[in-house]
Amino acid sequence: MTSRERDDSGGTRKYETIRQELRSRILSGRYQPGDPIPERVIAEELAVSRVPVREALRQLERDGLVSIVAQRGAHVREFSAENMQSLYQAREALEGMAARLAAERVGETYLAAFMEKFAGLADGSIDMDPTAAAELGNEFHEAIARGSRNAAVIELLATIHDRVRLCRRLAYGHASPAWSRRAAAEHLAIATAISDGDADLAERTMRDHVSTWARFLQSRLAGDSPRPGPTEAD
Amino acid sequence: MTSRERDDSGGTRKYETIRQELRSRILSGRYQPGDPIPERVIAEELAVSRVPVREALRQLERDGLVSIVAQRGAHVREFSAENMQSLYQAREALEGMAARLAAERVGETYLAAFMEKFAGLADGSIDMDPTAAAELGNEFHEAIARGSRNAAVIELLATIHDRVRLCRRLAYGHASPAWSRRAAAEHLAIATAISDGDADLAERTMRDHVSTWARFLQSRLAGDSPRPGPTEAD
DNA sequence: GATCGACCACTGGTATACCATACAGCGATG
DNA sequence: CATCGCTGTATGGTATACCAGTGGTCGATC
Repeated sequence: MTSRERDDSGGTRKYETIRQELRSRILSGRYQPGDPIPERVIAEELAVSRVPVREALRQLERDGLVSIVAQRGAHVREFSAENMQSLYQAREALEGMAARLAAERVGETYLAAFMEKFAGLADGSIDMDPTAAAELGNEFHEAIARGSRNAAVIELLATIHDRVRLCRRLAYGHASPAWSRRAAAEHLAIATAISDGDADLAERTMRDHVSTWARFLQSRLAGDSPRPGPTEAD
Repeated sequence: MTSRERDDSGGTRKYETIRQELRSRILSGRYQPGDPIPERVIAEELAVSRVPVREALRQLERDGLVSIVAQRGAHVREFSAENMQSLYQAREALEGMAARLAAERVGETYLAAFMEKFAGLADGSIDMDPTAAAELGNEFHEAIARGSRNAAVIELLATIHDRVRLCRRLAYGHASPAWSRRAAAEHLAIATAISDGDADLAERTMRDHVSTWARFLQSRLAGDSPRPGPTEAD
């Protein structure tokens, strides 16, 4: 778990619920990149004071979803093509390490459920709408991060994954079935390497996967053709 | 424009100066891991209100130097041996990527000053006290991060480097001349690979460097002999 | 004497009010 | 008519006061 999600079952900690709410609005697209997020407006809307709103905005800034500038206000973060490339390179390094560590540490069964589904998606024996497939991919990557058993990697990847979701929605909307299929195939290869305990292969496959899709993202931003390339689900 | 603040970072923004102050106290060892950092005490001590202190503590929590728990207070973060290993693995991935990108992107001259000094330190023709040598190493790693021209990598490594400094001080104090020498040799090898534009070699050398020293750190924590191993300056 | 419970002092969390700065709009001025 | 500057209004930044848990301590009780 990251440092921001402590248990605390009670009603305190409003800023945490506010953070969840704002995060949801940003990732869902209700707030578009560049949109201002004034503390007072949110505070009034959620019937709280500015303080927890401010707290939440700082957290979101830390997660890279919000940009706060001096006396000019908080805005939904904007991502340039260069920003996205940078983000994906950092992600490639961290997810590659996560895959390596997962291959070294976890048992061969913990990805079994994923492998079964990915195999079915790849060969077409399972049908799944793109949104669900994308969500499955997200969960897969998060499972690998957790499987690394490395708190630092988990925490850093958590802050990256939200940004990735946002970038993905910016570059294109949802994925076509063809992309989902390719994504599933690549995910299956990664899961197989991890389950086999082949750390080198796991890292290499994961890095290829991430960088391939980064190139795809760039091509989409440049307006290239949308033929089946990498996956949308990573 | 001499002392005129160009953007917003000058006159206002007390929490920024407070953050610097607290960070300095933590990294210098004045505040030991586990020590409480009550908002009110700091506020009174620095003659400000709790609000900017709170803001600063949040930033430090984000940087991994402070741990804030529910209603129990903020404390200087403690690092277990496992935490340190995790941190260094994440660092290995990110610094490896930074070295790769730097090799691909920057000209061959930007590390020339470092290479000259490291060469002298490695062969003994230059003498430097361990503290200065360690600082040089820090600057070297930061220079590589900047040389990656990758905002995400730079940002993530910035939050890691502070933690690394803290861990280093926890595992041992300063470095012996012998360690500094080995550090310089490894740094020289990294700089050479980057300057040669050999991205693969740069990444590999950097990862070896980081992981070697991570193992050394672990051995020190376990109480092993302090014979010249990796560097202290990374 | 050991144990359990109530109390109290401590912490961070929240609410409200006020301050300083940045920018837009508009009017005076050349 | 263009330009400069003032002012109004927006923002985040800060200060103060109060609320709500938490943990330790001390006393009553068995």
